[in-house]
Order: sequence, then C-alpha cells, then structure tokens
Amino acid sequence: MEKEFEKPSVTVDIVIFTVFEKELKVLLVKRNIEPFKGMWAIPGGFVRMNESLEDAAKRELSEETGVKDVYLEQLYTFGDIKRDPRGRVITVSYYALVKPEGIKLSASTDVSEAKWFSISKIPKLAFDHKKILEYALKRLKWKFEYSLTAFSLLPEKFTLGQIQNIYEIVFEKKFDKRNFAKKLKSLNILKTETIEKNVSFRPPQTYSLKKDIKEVIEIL
Amino acid sequence: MEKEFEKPSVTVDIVIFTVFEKELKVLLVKRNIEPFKGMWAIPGGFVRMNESLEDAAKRELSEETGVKDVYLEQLYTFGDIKRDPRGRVITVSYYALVKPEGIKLSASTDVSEAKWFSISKIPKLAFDHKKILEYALKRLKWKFEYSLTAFSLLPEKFTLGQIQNIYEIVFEKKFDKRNFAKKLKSLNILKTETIEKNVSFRPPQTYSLKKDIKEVIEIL
DNA sequence: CCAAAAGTGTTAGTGATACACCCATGT
DNA sequence: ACATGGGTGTATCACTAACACTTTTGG
Repeated sequence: MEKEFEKPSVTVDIVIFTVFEKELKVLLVKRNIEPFKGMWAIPGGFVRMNESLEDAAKRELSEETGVKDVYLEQLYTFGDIKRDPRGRVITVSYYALVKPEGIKLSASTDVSEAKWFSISKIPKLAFDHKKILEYALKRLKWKFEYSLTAFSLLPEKFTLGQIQNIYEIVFEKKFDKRNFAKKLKSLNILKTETIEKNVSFRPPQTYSLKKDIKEVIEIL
Repeated sequence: MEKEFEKPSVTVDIVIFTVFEKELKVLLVKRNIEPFKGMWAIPGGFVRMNESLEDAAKRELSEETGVKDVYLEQLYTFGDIKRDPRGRVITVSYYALVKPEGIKLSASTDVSEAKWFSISKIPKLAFDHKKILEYALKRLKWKFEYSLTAFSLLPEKFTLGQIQNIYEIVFEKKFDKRNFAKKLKSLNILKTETIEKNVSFRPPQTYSLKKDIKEVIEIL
C-alpha cells in the first residue's frame, strides 16, 4: 500500500453456546484488565495478521474451551465508533455450538475466569456485548427453525427425546412428541442405530444423522 | 491501547442491486489503479476512523449513485489473508437495493467508470468479488422469500403487476397472477390508492404499503 | 373490434396441529 | 406393582398450487 492511513483494530468475539442442566448456556469471561475490568464479557481477541477471521475465531474457541468439534458461524460485524473506549475497534462476531461433553474451561491472560451462564441469568456485560449476545440468540433460534444445526449440540448417536429437549430448551416451549417425531422422520435424515440399554426405564431407539446430512451441517 | 500491533486494513464493499429492463442489475466499477487495474469490481473503499461501518457503506453508495433512499444490509465479512495482494485487507460487505429512478452514476478517483451489469452477464471480477456477489445474490433471494424487502425496489405507489415482476425477475420464474395477488392481499399490508390512467390498456389498481409496514422494511 | 394487461374463485393436495393410550425397563 | 420416559395414529385445519375466462382501456 502506498500510503499508510490510520487503521482500526479488528477483533473477533465468539458467543459460545451449549446446553446442559436443561438450560441454554453461554460462556462468559471475567475481564482481568481495563476497560471494564472485573466485568463479564463475551470471549474474543485481536485478529492476527497471519490468520483468517475464521481461524482467529477457532483459535479463541479452542483457547477458551479446549474443544475443536464445533459448529461455528459468522454473525455480524459491529463497527460503531465508540463501542470500545480504548479507540476504534471493529469486532467480527461469531457464534459457536459446542457439545457439553469434554469441555475444559481455561482462563487466559486477559481473563481471570471463564464460566457458563444460563441464558436467563446473564449479568451486565462489557462493551456492546449485550447487543451481540441478543443478536446471536436471535440467529440461533432462526437457524434452528430452518436447519439441522441443532444436532451439533448432540453426540454422534442420540435419541428423539434428546433432540426434542434441545428444541424445547432453545425455544422455551414444549412440542408434541408425536408430531416432533413424525416431522423428523419425514425429513429422511435419520439412520437408526442399535439400541443400547444403559440407564433405566425403557431404552430409547438411538439414531445418527445420515452421512451426507452431516456434511450439510458442517457447511451450513 | 498499550501496545501497537500491526493492524489489518478494513474496507466496505457494497453490492448495489436494482431492477430495470426486466433484469436484475448490479453496479460494477472499472478499477483505475493496481491491483486488478482495468478489471471490474464491486464498489467499495476504506473505512474512515470517524465513521461507523454503515456510515462508510452509505457514503460509498451515495458517492457511486447519488441515491440516498435505499435499503442497506450488512452481508458478511471476508477476511482471508490473501484476498488482497497489497496486504491484509478485511472487507465488510453490504448489499443495497436502489430504485431505478433518479440514479446518477459517477466515477470516483480509484475508478474510471461505473456501469450496471445484468446479473446474467457478469464479467470476471477483481479480488474475491465473485464470491461476494454470489453471497449477496443468495441473501437477496432468501430475503425476498420471507420479507417485504422487495418493495424497496419500487416507488411509493405501485401495482401488483410491478411487484410480481420484481419477484419473477429475481427468482427467474413465473408466478401465478391470482395466487400472487391473493397472498399479498392476505398479508394485510397494502393500502389501495386512487387509480391513475396514465399509459394505456386497462389502468391497474395502485397500492402503497401501510405506514407501519414501511417502518418494518426500514429496520429489516 | 382488436390488442394488451388487469382482475377474479374454486378445487385438490400437502403439511401443521391437536390429542391419549399402551410399552419396555429398573427398582 | 409402580414409576419413568418411549413409542405410536387419526382427524381437522390452514396454506399452497393449479387452472381459464371476463373486463377495461386505447388505438
């Protein structure tokens, strides 16, 4: 570039969702440094020169949760002039869906603590992170309606009850069991697996997604 | 900020759509400078420190077309490391829908010419602009399906024929006149205006969007 | 009276919703 | 036997899609 203009900084922020304890959870970090020191925030960080936006998001995600097998989607880019008191910072937001198993939360340098919050009990957030979270939640619901993204919150093999629970938690309402099963089956995306009797009660039929469908979700 | 890291540059690119001559058109500019000198590209430019992303997009839009009354929506942020041979440039893409009346195309410093291209006759584009355009087109169609955004391509008062034409052009297929009218009317968004007999043949009923609906489209 | 676009209703099919009972298992 | 979640079918309603003729105007 011939001339050097003053440039904004660019960060990625990642709204990380999971579901456990019958609740939709978001990962927040407690800020260790100013501004907003001591306040909760959506995890994120500066984009390095040698990584794409998505790579930056994946790096942050892996640093925070240790998890790699996730659904990750770009949300929106927030660029108001005064959204960061330190100066001009543009943030490219992402949201991620991680399976609740095998997550290891780890704090990084800028952050003293990382914790899952129920979506119904979100504390006051730093920067414009409230707006970002609301946007993420809207997109999440929207996406669940017309895609199979929800399945990325479940293990390889799952039951109809599990996937219905996910939907009921995210949409905060009950669905009719029969209609739900009917619809899923009519989509022709399920492969029946062998039943395993592990816990108790009547053992449910387990399913997995057909191979080609799994690929669709990766791209989605 | 305590430390100064090397920062990427940030641009906005705007895919500007309109409809005339029974075709969906995109505005492209011919590049006056390297890289990709002489090639067609999506209009855009660097984000200034004192303007938000949306302001930057509006400024570019107004510089290119002289038009202010537009629908503008952020699309996606492209940040691959090598998308610009000059160095690290992250671009926040937008798309805009402008009414075909009263557009004044004007070339700027970096650009020798601005021209409308039919969506079916797009030349080879600079940078990753082909990808951006494809993304914009996908979003446009998607948006037309479940929102009233299409109306922002029409003047205040319009006929059912006009709006149906827009849909037929964008989706590249014919719709049944009766079903189309029925659906629109059932949405309860139309205000009937007085018929003006201007051209010839049987004069069509003109409509406008109800006031509260217009506001919805602004936000959409 | 001809050309051109506007206007208008009915039918069949498809997908969504509402609803209640029996089943398989572990304790 | 009972407690717990799993599994299944039918009837109604709403929405979508297919389809053709008459009307209004200008020339």
